Amino acid sequence: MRTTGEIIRERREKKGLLLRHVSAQLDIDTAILSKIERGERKATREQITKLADILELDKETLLIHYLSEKILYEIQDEDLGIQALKVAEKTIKYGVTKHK
Amino acid sequence: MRTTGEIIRERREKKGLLLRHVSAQLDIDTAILSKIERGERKATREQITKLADILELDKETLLIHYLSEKILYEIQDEDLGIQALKVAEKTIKYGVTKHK
DNA sequence: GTTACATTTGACAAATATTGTCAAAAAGAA
DNA sequence: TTCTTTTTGACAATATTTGTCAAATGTAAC
Repeated sequence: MRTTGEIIRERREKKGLLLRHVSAQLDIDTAILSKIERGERKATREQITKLADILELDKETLLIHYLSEKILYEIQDEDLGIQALKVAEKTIKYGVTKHK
Repeated sequence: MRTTGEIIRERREKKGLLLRHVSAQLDIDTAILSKIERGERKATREQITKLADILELDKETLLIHYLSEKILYEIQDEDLGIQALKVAEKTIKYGVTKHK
């Protein structure tokens, strides 16, 4: 699975844009965008949607990548992570279709 | 699905323990434990394992509840939450059995 | 209804984590 | 080299989390 950062960098380079160009539009330093692309920092949700606009990437796809990384970050190193994910999934499905 | 807080409160009351007793063992104010039990605050991971010990609850089960709530907290209000969960699950399964 | 405790509430403080800047170092391409 | 881009790491600003405390509320016995 390609990481969110990889998707962003790939696309930025394909469009011939420099960190300088894109980070200016995001209103942050190039250092942060560099780190986001290499997975050293997490982007904010707002940055992700802006990046989708700037780089003409499908917003939903990018958001799904981003959110799933956020989820995985929460359960990193947890032996019970997979089971927690399954419980979360059941809970959300139950809540969405029924009740609450 | 019963919440983590509900499980804790139920068990504490069944054992005839007061907030005062349990919060002292956790080294926090009763106010926080009260909030945790009612879902107004999240516990820390350490508090969860201590609570399992104090209340003689199955540690794994309680942790799974706790982690799944943490996950759901991250994607609350997100339309793409379910899809993100599925991607996360696939990623973790892939990583656990193969690669990396 | 008053006393004695248990729990809850909310304002605030402390601690921790996140998000950012900046300047210097490293990497690339003439 | 020189010019430009990217990366690195120390640090600052900000936001979030975690906690205390005191007062308010709830509960039960008397």
